[in-house]
This record gives sequence, C-alpha cells and structure tokens, in this order.
Amino acid sequence: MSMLNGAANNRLLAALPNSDRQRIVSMLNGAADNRLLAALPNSDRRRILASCEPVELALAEELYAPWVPLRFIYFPISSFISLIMPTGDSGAFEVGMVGNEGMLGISLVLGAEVSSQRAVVQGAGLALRMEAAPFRRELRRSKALRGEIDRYLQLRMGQLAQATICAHFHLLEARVARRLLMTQDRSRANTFRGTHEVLASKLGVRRVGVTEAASSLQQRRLIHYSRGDITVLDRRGLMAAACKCYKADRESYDRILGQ
Amino acid sequence: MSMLNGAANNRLLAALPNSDRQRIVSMLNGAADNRLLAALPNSDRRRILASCEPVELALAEELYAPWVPLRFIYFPISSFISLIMPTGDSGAFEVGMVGNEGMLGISLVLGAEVSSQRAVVQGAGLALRMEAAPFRRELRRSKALRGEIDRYLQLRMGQLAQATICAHFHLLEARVARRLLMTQDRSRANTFRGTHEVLASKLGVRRVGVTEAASSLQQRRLIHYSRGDITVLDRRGLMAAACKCYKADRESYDRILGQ
DNA sequence: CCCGGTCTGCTCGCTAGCGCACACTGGCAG
DNA sequence: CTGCCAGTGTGCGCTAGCGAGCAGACCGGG
Repeated sequence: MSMLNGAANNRLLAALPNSDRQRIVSMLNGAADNRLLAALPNSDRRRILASCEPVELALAEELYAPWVPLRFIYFPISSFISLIMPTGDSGAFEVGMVGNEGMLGISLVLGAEVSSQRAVVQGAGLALRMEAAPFRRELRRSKALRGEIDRYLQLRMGQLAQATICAHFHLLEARVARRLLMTQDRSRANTFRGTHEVLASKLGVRRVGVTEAASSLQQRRLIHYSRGDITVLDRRGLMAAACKCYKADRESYDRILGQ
Repeated sequence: MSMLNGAANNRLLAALPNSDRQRIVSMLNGAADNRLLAALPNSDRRRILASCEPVELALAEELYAPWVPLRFIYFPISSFISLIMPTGDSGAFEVGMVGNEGMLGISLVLGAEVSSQRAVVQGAGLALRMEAAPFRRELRRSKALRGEIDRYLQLRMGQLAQATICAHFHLLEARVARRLLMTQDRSRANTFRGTHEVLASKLGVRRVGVTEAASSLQQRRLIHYSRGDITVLDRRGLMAAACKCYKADRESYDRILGQ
C-alpha cells in the first residue's frame, strides 16, 4: 500500500469513512473513480496511483492561492473544487469547477509554476494528490496521460468560453439554476451545502440577487433550501429554468470525453 | 523555395506587396515574424516553415466555421484574427484574438478536429498556414513546438478568464478603450479598420452603446474615427480610460512569453 | 448630379441588477 | 434561558445598458 506513505502530516486513509476507503481499494485494483485516471491504460494508471496520496478535502479549504507555487496537483474523487479569479476590488468570480471528471493543476501541465486563480474546495470529500515533480515526470513519460489532459483542456476552454457568454447575457435566475445543476452533478447528490452569499460571490452578483432568484425557484418547488443546505427537488424543472448553457456544457462534455 | 509549392489555388507570394515578400524572405533566413515560430530552434523552425504556405488574409474572411473540420492552422504575421463564439440567438461574442504572438487552430493541438468558434479575419495581412496532417506530425516530432504552444495555451486561458470578468463587471466605455488598444497592438499601427457595428457585436452590446462610448473617447481627443477608420491619438490617455484588464493582459503576456 | 447604401448620432421608455440599510429567524454556545 | 450570529427576506432609489426606431452625413457608382 505505497499510497499511504508520505501522508504522515495529513488526514490519513485510516481516518476516512468506510465508503471512501473502499473506493481507494477499488482504485488500487484499477477502477479509479476519477474519469481522467480511469481512461488511462492499466500500467500507466498503476504507476501514477503509486505516486498519489489520498486526502480528505474540507469545505472551503484553499488549495491554491494566486501566484503561490503549486505544490500538488489533485484528482478529485468525491470532492469538487471551485476556481476563483480575483477581480481586483476584493470581489471574486468563478471561472471553473473541477470534479471527478478532471484534475486541478493545469498550469503545471502547461509549464507554469503558479496560477492566477484561487482554488477552493466547494464540495468536501476525497481526492488523490500528487507532488509537482513526480507529476511532471509522469507527464513526460505517459503519452496517454498527456492525451487525456489535452482533451480535458479542450473541455475546460470550451466551458470557459460558454461561461463568459452566460455571465454576460443571461438572467440571474437562469444562471443560478445552471449553477445549482452543475453543483448537483459534481456532488452526485440531491442535497449539498452552499449559502446565498457564497453562491453570489461565485456568480459575481449581490447576495440579494441570489436570494430573489433562489426564492423564486423555491416557490416553484424546483428546489428547497434552508440555512446553507440546498436540495434539488425537480431536476427537470430546474433544467427548464436554467439557460441553455447547461445543456451546451453537458453536450460538450459528452462529445469530448464521452465514449 | 519550397514554401511556394501548393499555393496554386491561392493568392501567391508573387502577388504580395514588397514589404510582405521581404518578410517571407527574412523568415526563410530564420527570423520569423511570428513570435511562436521565432521561439523555436532553427532546425525545427526551418522544417515547419517548409510545410507552411504564405497566404494573404482579407478583412472579414472566415477561416473557421463552427463544427466544420479544420483544414489548416495559421500563424499570423501581419494579419490578426478574431475568435467568435455564437450565442444561439444569432448574436455573437468575441472570446479571443490571435495575432503574430500565437496561432490559430489550438483545437487541433488538443486532439479535436473541429472548434465551436468562428474565426474571422479582423486585420488583413499575411499569415503562414499549414495543413492539419503535417501539423499534427510536426507536433509529435518537435518538443519545442509543443512547449511553445503550451505556453501560448496558458496565455489564452488566462486572457479568456480575464475577458469573462471584464465583460461582466466593467463599464462599456472602458471595455471599448481596452478593445481598441488590443487591436492597435495586433495591427501595429495607429489607424485600423472597424465600424461601431462590428465592434459592438464583438463586445456583445448594442451598436448605440459603442457609438456613445466611442463618441466620448473622441471628445476627449483620445481617438478619432470616421466611417470605419479608427485612429488612436493618445495611447496613454486611452490606457487610462481602459479598465485594468488591458494592463493585466499585457503583464501576463510578458510573464508567460517574455523570456 | 443624384441615388442608394453605409456609417454615425440621437431619442424614449424600460428593466435587471446595483448599493445600502434594516428586520426577522432559527440554532448553537455560554 | 439568554444572547449571539449566520443565513435569509425586503424595501428604496439609482443607473447602465436594452430595444426599437428614425435622422442626418458621407461616399461611391451610375
């Protein structure tokens, strides 16, 4: 169980809930719960997993700060991460979400040591992480890894472009609905955490705006929320309330990563 | 002069103005006027140039249509290109500009055959183009090419993120100023073409909005325009009128590409 | 010289979202 | 039980940008 080495100063595997521990065991058998890793040939994946270390990510934990050299890259398993761009005047704006479909630390792939964005855990859970140096080594060695990351890069660029349009053109209520659906997808649960306040900061709007939008969605029985717990009641209805960007994103996801 | 072969059905080198022809000759001597090519080791560059074909790009020419397989990639020399994302309801929105600092056709690098965006010539001029197949071959062969493209990718992603914020938060006048500065940089001239109408469509706003903003900038003697000709009169003043995104973009440009 | 089309200027009513400020509520700590 | 505070609800005046439509100005072609 080489994966356990080096996790000394971190929450250890033993401390994880059973379900997560089982997931790790199944990963060691080659069925990683991270799409990017799962797509690799067995030999490459095993080698990479051997350099990875499982970590439990806590809600709101900051994994990257702007312009601070990146020590680790992360493959989310049951966690997911929000990429936040600082706006200068102490505001913020989310420019990406990383779930188990991808990885955090693309800058390292592209030859940089830092990133201009903050990375904040938005859904607590498990992830695999790898130190920068071995990751870069692996990147040179495994053509398959690089290929998968390239496809993921393509996805991310497309979604970023879509997000630009969405933020500029679409009504807040539709954007809120879309954001909730995206969160639901990545947390793979109907209920997840998130106050109006943090949602607002990610969408780049006032809290009040989110309250109004969310309240409208709740009155229509599409969602329910209370003190930071959000539940999706009617996924189909919520999709109808969301802008087309959500569907477009899903489609590009299927097109690029699908099959 | 192998570069001339294969240009049969195109505007030929001989038809180019003297200045452009001289540029090509100097490129063959190893001093390409495209930053990405210029950064390559001589041997790689010469090999790549041998597979390239010079083309004169006309204003408003459409190089890529959404979802149509990309036949060529382009290295702009004196031309520059606008990447347009369709918004569904027949609107449009610019998500990137490609000048001689980079290349057009990143999707091919990332393993796709198509792109979701339109590519339209925004500044007429010279470019080198290369067919998809030899480009892919070269990409596998030249580590240096891939490395340079990776750095360029990083730049583009950063600028896309910045543009998202800009479009969402900043006042139209500041955005117009920024866009004019960016155009000036890429056209490397104080006067360039562009009507309020097309500017508006790239910024995702009404033409009237651009007219108001441009008119205000003109009254302050920062620019002058008339029937599709725009001249920057006071570059420093225009920078002051622009949002900080412009400066941020330049800085990320220097940080990533500046040696 | 006139005609037609392109480019620019201006108006008017409208709305989404903003900034600010304050009030209510439920759960948790002391 | 009390106080506190994070999370949510609401109200009010304000503004940037929207949609639609029309008017003049300039330019090149017939």
